Amino acid sequence: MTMSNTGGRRRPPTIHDVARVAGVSRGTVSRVLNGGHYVSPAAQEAVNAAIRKTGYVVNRHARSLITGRSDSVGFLLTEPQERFFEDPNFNVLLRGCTQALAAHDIPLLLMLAGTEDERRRITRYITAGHVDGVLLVSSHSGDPVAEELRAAGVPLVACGKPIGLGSKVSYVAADDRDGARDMVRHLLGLGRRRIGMVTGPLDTPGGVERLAGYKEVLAEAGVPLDEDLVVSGDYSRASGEAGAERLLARAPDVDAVFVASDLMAQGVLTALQRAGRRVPQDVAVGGFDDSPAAVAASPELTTIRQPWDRISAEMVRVLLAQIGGEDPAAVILPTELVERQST
Amino acid sequence: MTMSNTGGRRRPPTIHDVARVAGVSRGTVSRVLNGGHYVSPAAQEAVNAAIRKTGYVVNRHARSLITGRSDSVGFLLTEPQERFFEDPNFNVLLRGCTQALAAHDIPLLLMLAGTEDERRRITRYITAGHVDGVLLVSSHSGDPVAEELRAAGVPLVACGKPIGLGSKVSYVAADDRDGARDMVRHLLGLGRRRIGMVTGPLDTPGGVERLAGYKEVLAEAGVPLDEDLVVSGDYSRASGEAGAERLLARAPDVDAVFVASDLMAQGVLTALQRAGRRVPQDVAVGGFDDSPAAVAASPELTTIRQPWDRISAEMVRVLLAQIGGEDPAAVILPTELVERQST
DNA sequence: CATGCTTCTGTGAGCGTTCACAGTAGAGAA
DNA sequence: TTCTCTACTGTGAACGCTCACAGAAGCATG
Repeated sequence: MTMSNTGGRRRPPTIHDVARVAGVSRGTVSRVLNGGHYVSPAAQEAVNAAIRKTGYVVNRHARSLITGRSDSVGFLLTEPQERFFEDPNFNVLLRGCTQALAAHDIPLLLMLAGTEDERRRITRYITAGHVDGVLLVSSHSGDPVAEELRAAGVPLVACGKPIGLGSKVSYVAADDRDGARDMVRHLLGLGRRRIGMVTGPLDTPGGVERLAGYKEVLAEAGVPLDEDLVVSGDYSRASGEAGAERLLARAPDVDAVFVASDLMAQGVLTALQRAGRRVPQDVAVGGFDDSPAAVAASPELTTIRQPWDRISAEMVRVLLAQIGGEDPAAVILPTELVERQST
Repeated sequence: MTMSNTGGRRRPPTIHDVARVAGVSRGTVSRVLNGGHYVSPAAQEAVNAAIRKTGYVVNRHARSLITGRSDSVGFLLTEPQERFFEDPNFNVLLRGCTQALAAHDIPLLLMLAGTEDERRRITRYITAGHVDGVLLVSSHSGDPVAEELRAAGVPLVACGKPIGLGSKVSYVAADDRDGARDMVRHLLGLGRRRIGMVTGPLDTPGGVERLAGYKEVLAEAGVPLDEDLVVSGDYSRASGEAGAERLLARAPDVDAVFVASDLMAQGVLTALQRAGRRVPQDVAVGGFDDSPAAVAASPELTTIRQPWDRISAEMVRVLLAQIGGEDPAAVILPTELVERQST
């Protein structure tokens, strides 16, 4: 009995080897591997022992070839990538999805569709069946990749409500509108009445919903809406800074600002401090996201926490269900107000 | 001729279909697919036309089953994950690797080894041959996963010089020592003589090398080394802030600080400003990384740019070469001083 | 005209699995 | 006993591809 292990890799054990060692047939080993129905306890035991002894690991390629499944899913980012790579929430999402999938022993393939070429390649790859489903990050409207995948019948779960795709695509999103409501109520509760807002991009559902929540609560509180108090941004830090400057110019009596993202809120803080306003004494500032930027800011930001860990877990759950044949589903998760120093 | 496309996905075309349409044999189609040697121009053309017509995409599982290759690589993060998920450079690296691999039509599998369970699962997955090679991010010493993979003969390229593994593992790293030298020379060139340093963790080669470069240049300039001027951090923002406070307490006459990361440098700026020191007039601050944090800081940081785009490209190049049978290699890439407002 | 060489093409086998089917053994019912 | 049913097991075929090999055709050389 020689253990030749000099240099290169040894040929890994196959299901045949396991069957031989366990004294059963391939079929029985396969049955043990796939749930173990209709196998005697004795055989079950023998097979498991043989697997341990041989160090057998199933060859996924061979399995996929016959089952037609790949037992892997794609994580697809079609968003302008700079925005996301700058946003730490993206990392939380990516990590959450990876780990949730790992629990099911499903690898995650990272796919970035930047150029037109990449889009084509990735679309081909996916529709050819090389992944069983796709986790999609793409909030901007009319995404051609998403539409193609949906049309091809590929199981798909979007992060955030996608615009323009029918109700046939699943998504998981935080309750943006309710989060916005909570924040504005909080600012009202502090006695502020001249509450400004820096919105997100209004071609995204998140941007629209947060603005809607803001308006709703003002209306409900009987505070008249002043359009001068609303400026729009694009979630970037720079746009927050610029937005705050416009806001101060148009409505110098502003006493609170609800900002649709923490990154923008950082910019707002910078602009306010440069203009000599104290936060929170003169102007209270509320962010959105509870990103690391929120605690990095000074003063630390009061913000709305999006449950990113739950979002990723739900995305994976819904995707796997859909791969298993269930219908598309929409999941809305509650947000949470996190009070810090800026209000 | 019916195009039945009602509901579910159609069975995708196989190499047989292409062969039939092109009027050649499977073998010829396969040859066209794999480089096209020993095929007549006429056959070549016919096959390509048939591929376009049928929309054929190779079934990677079937191919892998016979070639033994998976044509995919893993991107493995074994580092304490918080540190990296907080660092935007990680995203640049991940994106760069993904894109460089995409150019070779190789998917990237994201693997996060946090818990002991995950480590075992991932090690099994990799050593079972489900990926052809691994891009490793793990700078901390004595990583058991890395050692296991190396021992199993899995092609491996580390980001940054790994500690404790022999010379048998490839790596790509920025020239930390030379970058540190550049920065300290720059500070000396500004006339500063009481130059402090906040180091990175000294169980990482990066941390060690940057400190070494600092000492070298001081020695070379005849400035005596004052141990009071050297404090250590862990690359986090908080540790930069704490480090600067210690530094100010021990050496109030400090007139410049070389900080081993931009994130820490942000903390240093905060601490200096709180202590009433003006940057750069009273104390010049130099960072390392040229991360987004560098331009986000105020004043904007002078820093050492690590060529992350080139690092990722080189990691992929070296890994593919190694998968192709070449020997492990070490690649050191030059850094670049980026002057901004903080010096 | 035979021989060898080069260039190209088709064919069978096999990669490691799963799946459908056939078959066996044992228990209980007629 | 004989039949039926259940619980389990083994076997061949197939998944779609690549590889090795055999052979054909064309052309130059002896």
